[in-house]
Amino acid sequence: MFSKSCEYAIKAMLFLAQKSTNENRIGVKEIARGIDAPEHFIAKILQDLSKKKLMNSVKGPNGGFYLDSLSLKTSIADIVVAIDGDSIYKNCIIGLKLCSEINPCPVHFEYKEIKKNLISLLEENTLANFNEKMITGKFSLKNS
Amino acid sequence: MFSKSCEYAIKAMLFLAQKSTNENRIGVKEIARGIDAPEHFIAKILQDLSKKKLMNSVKGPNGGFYLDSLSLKTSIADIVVAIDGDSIYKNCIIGLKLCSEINPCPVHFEYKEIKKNLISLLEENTLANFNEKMITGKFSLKNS
DNA sequence: GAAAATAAAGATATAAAACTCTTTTTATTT
DNA sequence: AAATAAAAAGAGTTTTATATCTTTATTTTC
Repeated sequence: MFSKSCEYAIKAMLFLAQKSTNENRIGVKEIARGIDAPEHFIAKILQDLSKKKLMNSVKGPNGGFYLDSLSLKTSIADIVVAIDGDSIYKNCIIGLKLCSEINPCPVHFEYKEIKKNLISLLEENTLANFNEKMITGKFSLKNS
Repeated sequence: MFSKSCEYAIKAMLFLAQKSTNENRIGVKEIARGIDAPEHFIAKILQDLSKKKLMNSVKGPNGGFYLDSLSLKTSIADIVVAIDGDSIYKNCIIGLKLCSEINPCPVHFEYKEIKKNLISLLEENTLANFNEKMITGKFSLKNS
């Protein structure tokens, strides 16, 4: 569904949503360990997310990455669009370039409904929502 | 959503569903032109689909690829699984390795419903269905 | 102001996916 | 049986995604 980079980005954002504050920044190493991602690779993604203002960073001792309270309103959709672009909003399910409302493929309208639900899942689930939901169930960002 | 190979495979199957019969086989060149796919690349995919019995082929003069009437019952899901595997059935939407019914991620059950609909779309739409639906609307397998 | 810690940036490496070219095999037609 | 047409197979190239390594810039602490 999403690229590896995008999955790492989502995990990193969720990780920070749980652990970071303005006073408690988290370094690349700890994030990488926390979500089972390759350190130098996730570093690039963090840079990118940071440049795009989805998270904040400070250099130097006691520096690292963190989310401010505003960033908790970031949705999964925001992260996906930042990393993978908006193809999930736009593309035909079977990849037909000319598929559209006017020239719909045979499953266009059936898929439209599913896509609508998928997009609301992504848009309505913010990091804050995740934090709430996380209190009940325990789930892990790691691979094992 | 799907790999490029998989999209080409779906298009090729749809193309054959419309045009081929046991008596009228279609060569790689014509398929490639018909769906705007690179000739040698689609040739490999056709070989693969043929080996996996999703389509038939005959060599030599007047040979080519075709679908028998049984193959018209092939669903989009069948093609997707043949080329991309069953990750769409199995994977967590945000890529969590440990996400499961027992340790669900916060959107697990919400996504489960969507995935169910997506899978029935793929499973219930066979090539025969497409042929039916195609009579009404016109849509194109080409890119322009 | 020096040292240390950390992100940012740049450059390189590896792997996977997408695509191309060449040769071989098989079937058909004449 | 020869010629030919077509798929099958094998090998190669290019591009994109993923991952790693090295250097530089910034900030903090002492």
